[in-house]
Amino acid sequence: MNIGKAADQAGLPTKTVRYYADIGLVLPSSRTQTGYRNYDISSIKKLIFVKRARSFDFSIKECRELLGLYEEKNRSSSDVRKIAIHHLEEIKRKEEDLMKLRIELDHLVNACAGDDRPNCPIIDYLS
Amino acid sequence: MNIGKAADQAGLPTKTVRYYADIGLVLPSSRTQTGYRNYDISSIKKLIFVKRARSFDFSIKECRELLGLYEEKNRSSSDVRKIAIHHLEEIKRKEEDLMKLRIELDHLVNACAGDDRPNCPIIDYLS
DNA sequence: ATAATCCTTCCATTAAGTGGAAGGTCAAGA
DNA sequence: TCTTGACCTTCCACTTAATGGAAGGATTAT
Repeated sequence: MNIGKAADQAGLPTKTVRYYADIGLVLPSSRTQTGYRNYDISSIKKLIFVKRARSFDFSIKECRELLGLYEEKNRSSSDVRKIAIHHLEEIKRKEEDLMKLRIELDHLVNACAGDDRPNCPIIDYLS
Repeated sequence: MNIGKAADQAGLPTKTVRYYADIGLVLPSSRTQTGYRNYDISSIKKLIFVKRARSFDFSIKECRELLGLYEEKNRSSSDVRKIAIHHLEEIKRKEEDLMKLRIELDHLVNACAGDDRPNCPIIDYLS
């Protein structure tokens, strides 16, 4: 399968699939004599796997590790879980940061009249 | 004041202050004959303003707009509020996305035994 | 045969800095 | 006065995870 079809199957932009090949994340199964990338079913499954993992905001580095475990049939589920927990902690941290930010910014926005006058608690707070 | 002192006063890395000068966000008030950047109190206040705005995750572009309003003494607070509300919406959106992610990933992590066996709901879900 | 649609590689750009190299400047001590 | 150390300068490269585009080769349809 050509890269365009493979990208369609995986639901990824062609550019992204090519990028994943460039960085060695998901290599095409082969190349034609004229240099076209070939993707077989196994490589397309990997693309889909990466797409899902990315949608969970796993970094490319983490995707690489997860993909390694995905392929390693005698893996330990604890290895997978370790990566997932680490990522979960990261997400929780970000979520908390955003919540604090949201609350504080919400206060400021509510305190601001938002009229024609220059007086502004938001500017004051940042000054 | 030299850039190092100014950076200290603002609580920013020197590199960052130089970067802000490079992109025209906060220019030094002058230069010495030998090319050293000079920061007066007004420019240091701007650095602090930007630092605070950045800590609210306002983008550099937004910081530029806010800084413009900060300096414009006959501004309308509604202009400031508009930027802040827009940013707030963005933060809310991100927060919701993260929450969904966190909940889903939490389920997966809980479903995974995390032992020596290869069977793993996390991998299964991504496959 | 030719046009349209693929595909290739390579380069630039995005955001917001950070790190480092090569070299100029300044203040203090011997 | 010389030198050493701590500043400062500019310029280039690197980070993340792609994305956009140019120039040109391959394939397919008419």
